[in-house]
Amino acid sequence: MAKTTAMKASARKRRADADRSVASILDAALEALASDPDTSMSEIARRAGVVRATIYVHFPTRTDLLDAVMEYAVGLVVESIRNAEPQRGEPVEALERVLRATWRQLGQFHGLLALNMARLSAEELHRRHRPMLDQLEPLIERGQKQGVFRRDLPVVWHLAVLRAIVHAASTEIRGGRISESEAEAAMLSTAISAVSP
Amino acid sequence: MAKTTAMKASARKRRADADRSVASILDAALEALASDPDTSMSEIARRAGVVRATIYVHFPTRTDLLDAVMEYAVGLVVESIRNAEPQRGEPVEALERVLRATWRQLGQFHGLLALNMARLSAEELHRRHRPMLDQLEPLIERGQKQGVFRRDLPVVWHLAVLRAIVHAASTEIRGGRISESEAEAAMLSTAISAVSP
DNA sequence: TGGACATCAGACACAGTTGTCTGCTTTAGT
DNA sequence: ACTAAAGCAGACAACTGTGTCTGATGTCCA
Repeated sequence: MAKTTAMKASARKRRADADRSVASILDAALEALASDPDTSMSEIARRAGVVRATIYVHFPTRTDLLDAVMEYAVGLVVESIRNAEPQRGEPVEALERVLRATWRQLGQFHGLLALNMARLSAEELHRRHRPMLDQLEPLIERGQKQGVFRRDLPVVWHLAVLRAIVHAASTEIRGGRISESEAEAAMLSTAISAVSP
Repeated sequence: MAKTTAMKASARKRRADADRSVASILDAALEALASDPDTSMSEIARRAGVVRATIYVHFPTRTDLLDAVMEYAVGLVVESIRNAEPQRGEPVEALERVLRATWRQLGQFHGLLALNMARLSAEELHRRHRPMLDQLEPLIERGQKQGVFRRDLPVVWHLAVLRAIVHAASTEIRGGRISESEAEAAMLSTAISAVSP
């Protein structure tokens, strides 16, 4: 799965150098767009060490590339969440563990978020963030069942708040208003009291 | 004060029809950019009922217009906060009152926020949001002195969290995941528990 | 009412970006 | 080793948006 571009049932498998190109392009695009959402195809090609036309071989239009980059970024975050094992242990501790493991990464994608906020509708944006939320939903529900997370607010709201608080932390850091360790402590502490009854 | 474009000490005052044009342009630009951050000068001119060249008479470049629109939007919010009298009464009640009075308005500027996140550095963005924060800071400090708001976290963090939670509420509404009244209740309740000790 | 200010209508140059295409060279798979 | 796939180099057309300028017309203000 996850062939990104095509998925023809037939044919021989894609050649290895093509895979490498696609990987370079996605990496370069992610890095570039994360800091400047308006990065051009030329600049992305330059960073990826390929010629511009090569990008178009794998991604027919700029939009296709942006979509693929977003899917890629979401995938990275999903993996981080998985590695933090949200299903293990006390809900409060598990939530702390997951947040601690992912908030910096989320912050790095700042430009990408701005880009997608600008080009996608709220529904569409949420739909594509779904894989990340799917990782967290069971944790929130588990916490609610055990009574350690508020039951008077919907799961979807809890998720939105957590996302917002994490985002706030990285914004404050980027603005140089608080240190990284201060931010982490504040973020965790606020997140917990936001979901606790 | 607030001449937006020029501030020459000399000269006669700007003509009345020019004032009207500037006002139309700012209104049109605000409305347009709030929903689509990439709106062109032509489209803004069309909406404002002026010709494109007229915009350039008052705003030399697109960037100048964007800056002016942002200042305008911030001014509107500042006024809303003022009208909600953050200095009056119990800090918790005052905070509720202010949030209730401003969160919808903040949500309307969604596209504008995306735009400014994309074009400005975190520092610059914060600097321009300053006037809004200045309205709220005394309230937070007052709450902390009275012990009804957490004292173990910096004021700047509380402000960031409140902003983030308000933003989350309007995002959830725009995505159609919760109703407006649900959102208001959830937002208030979460905001209070986030700042409370 | 006179003259400065402002808008309109339209054209213009210019820069940047996207997407396509060609011919040629390199690389990978069987 | 042969062949197909992939990449390179560079050029190209098309489009869009910005910013400028002109001359004519309309509007304010003193």
